[in-house]
Parts: sequence; C-alpha cells; structure tokens
Amino acid sequence: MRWQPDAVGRLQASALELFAERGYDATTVADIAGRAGLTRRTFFRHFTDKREVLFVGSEQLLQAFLAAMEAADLDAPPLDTVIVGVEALADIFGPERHQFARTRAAIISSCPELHERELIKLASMSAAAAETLRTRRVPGPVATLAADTGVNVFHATFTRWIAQDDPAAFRRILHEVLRTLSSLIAHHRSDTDTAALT
Amino acid sequence: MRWQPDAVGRLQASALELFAERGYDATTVADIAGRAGLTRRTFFRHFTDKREVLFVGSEQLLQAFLAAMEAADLDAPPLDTVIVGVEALADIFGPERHQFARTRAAIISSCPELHERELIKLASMSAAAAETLRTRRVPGPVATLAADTGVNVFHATFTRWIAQDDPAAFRRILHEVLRTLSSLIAHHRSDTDTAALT
DNA sequence: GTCTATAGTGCGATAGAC
DNA sequence: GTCTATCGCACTATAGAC
Repeated sequence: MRWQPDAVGRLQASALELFAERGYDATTVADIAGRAGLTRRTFFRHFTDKREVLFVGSEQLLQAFLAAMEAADLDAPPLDTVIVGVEALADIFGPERHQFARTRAAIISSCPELHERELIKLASMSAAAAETLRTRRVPGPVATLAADTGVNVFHATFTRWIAQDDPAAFRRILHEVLRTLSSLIAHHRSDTDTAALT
Repeated sequence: MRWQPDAVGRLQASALELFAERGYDATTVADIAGRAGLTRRTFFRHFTDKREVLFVGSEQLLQAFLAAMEAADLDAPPLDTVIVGVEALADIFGPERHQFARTRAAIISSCPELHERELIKLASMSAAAAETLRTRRVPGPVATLAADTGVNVFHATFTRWIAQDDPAAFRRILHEVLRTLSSLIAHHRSDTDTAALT
C-alpha cells in the first residue's frame, strides 16, 4: 500500500473530489489524506496548508508564463512581451483541463479564504512579469502597468473560458479579450482628461 | 478621561505612529489602544481586527468612487465611466494626504498580511465598478475588463503618486498613466494574435 | 511536548450624555 | 430614568519559544 506513485497528484485529486462533494470547510485534511491512502502528516509534507493543494499547479503555470516572456523578441513592445507569456498558457489550459478548471473555480469562488489565495497568486504573477520587463530595460512604472494589464487579460480570458462550453476555446477567447481591450481604450475619449486638466 | 471625541480617528493615528516606529508585528492592540487613551476591548468594538485600522478609509474611498461613476454620463463608454470614478479620487488624495499615504504604504508593503488585505480591497473595488457598469447595460465580460483596467490605472497612479515628491500631483499622474496605457495598447501589434490564430 | 504572548469574542457592568 | 460608548473579565485559538 505504501509508496504508490504520485502522492501529490493523488492528494490533489482526492481533495478536488471531496471539496466538490461536501464543500471546502466540511472537508478535513485527514479526509483528503485518507482517500489518497496517505496520512495527515504526509499531506503537510507536500503542502504548507490545506489551501495549497488547490494551487500547486499555479507554480508551473508561472514558470511557463515567464519562460515564454523570456523567449519573446527583445524588440517587442512591453505589452506584446506579456501577451506572448499569456499565449503560452493556452497550451496548459487545453481541452483536457477544462472540466478540472471549472470544478476548481467553483470551489474557489465558494470560499473567501481560497479567493484571497488566488488574488495573491495573480499578484505575484504580475510582479514577476513586471520584473522580467524591467530586465528588458522597460521603465519600472511602465513595466508594472503592462504586467498588470497582461494579467488582467489572462484573468478575463480564463474566466470566460470556464464560463462557456468549448473546451478548446482558450486561444480564441484570448484574442477576443484583446480585441475588447483595444476597443475599450480606443473608445476612451481623452477629452475626459483634458477637461479635468483645465 | 472617557468620552473624548473621535475614538476611531485617535486609534488610527496611534496605530499609524506605532506601526511606523516599531513595525506592525511588534505592536500589540493593547499598545495602540493605550496610546489613544482607550482599552483593547474598545479597539475591537470599532475594528473587526488589527489590520482593519489601516483600511477604514477605503470604505469612504469606495463610496466616492462609485458615486462619481453613477453620476457619469450614461452614454459614456465603459472605460470613461470608470475613469470618471478614479478622477473623483483625486479630491481624496489631495496634498494633505500625501505624507499619510506614504507612511501607510510603507507599513503595508512591510507585511504580507497587510498586502493581502489591500489586494482584497482592490478586488472589491473592481467588483463594485463592474456591477455599476452592468447596471448601465454593459455586457458582463466587458464590464469586468473595463473595471479591472480602471482599478489598475488607479493603482498605478497611486503608486507613482507616493513614489514622487509633489503632493498635489495625483491628477496629473493619473493622466500620465492613461497616456502610458494608451500607448501600450497602441503599440501592441495584433499580428502576434493573427500569427497565433493560423 | 509545555509555556507564553497575543488575536479575537461574549457578556455583563459602568460612566457619562441626554 | 434611557441610551450608548467604554470597560473588565473570562474565555478560545493559535503561533512561536523552548
């Protein structure tokens, strides 16, 4: 019974099932470990806390995102560099992940504690992207704004992706979001600004 | 000794001083209450927890933001409506608030616990803005994107405002940020998109 | 593991404003 | 007297020191 492979994966799967069945709060770490054929102690050897079992994937996500940004054309405008990173995530959020992502999102939105953790992950994604841009000699404030904008685009894309039914639509939705953003800015009349400047 | 006016204000001032002097973790609620001439118990009558003493202002901020959005031209494009809300915050972040905002920001960035709380406040600001836009018949996904973008602009503006030395520069910086954002989007070449579409 | 310090809560008592 | 902000005490929970 011991030393079955992929303890982390089994714990994640068990946690997702139990959270979906009974809710996050009503599930104990012992329940999760039990279903995975492991002990409470082993759970905490792999995850720092109960929440973290839902967020391990975001580490590899961040790596893929940053790697793609690093590989982007050095002459690319800042926002393009970030979007190249988001594009790379389309490979991670493929059709096979759609159902998983939906279930996970439903759990997260049901619990403020988890929602907070997600905000933190998005913020660190943005901070890392800004840092990468700064390495490319993009001025700090511009880097921050471009990074935040890119992460917004990612978040909007992800949200729409799980809200609709085509599991393969991530990349298409990403471009829809980019078009929406462009038109939002394009329709923004700067006479709102100039009026306020006088 | 009892019944001195403005208990909340005194508690906020004491907290800010002590956090700046000794750090957030090294300050106990009893210390704060003591300096304000009150007791620990009274502190918790006014604030749900220790962090909240640094965030009460954000409630009135949210109200001013939403009120300005409500008052905006009904025909205005979505992003303009949100920016009208941000413009209104220039009145709150006037010169007299500059030093306070700087001190507060330094404290918040020194403690992850506080940083989280700030992320949550920004997220609820975005959610409220999106809700207001939806009331104006802006489609949900567009509303979310416009709201997030506006809150980003606010955050970038605020960050630059406290990083520089002119206490009256909030509105000017806001327009700088808007120009930066426009140019970021303008320089974004959509052949990145079309290439990925093929 | 124990021990300590602190966050945070419930409830009843008290001091002052009216 | 009423009303309410403040207070005092006893409690639980938890994080860290040892």
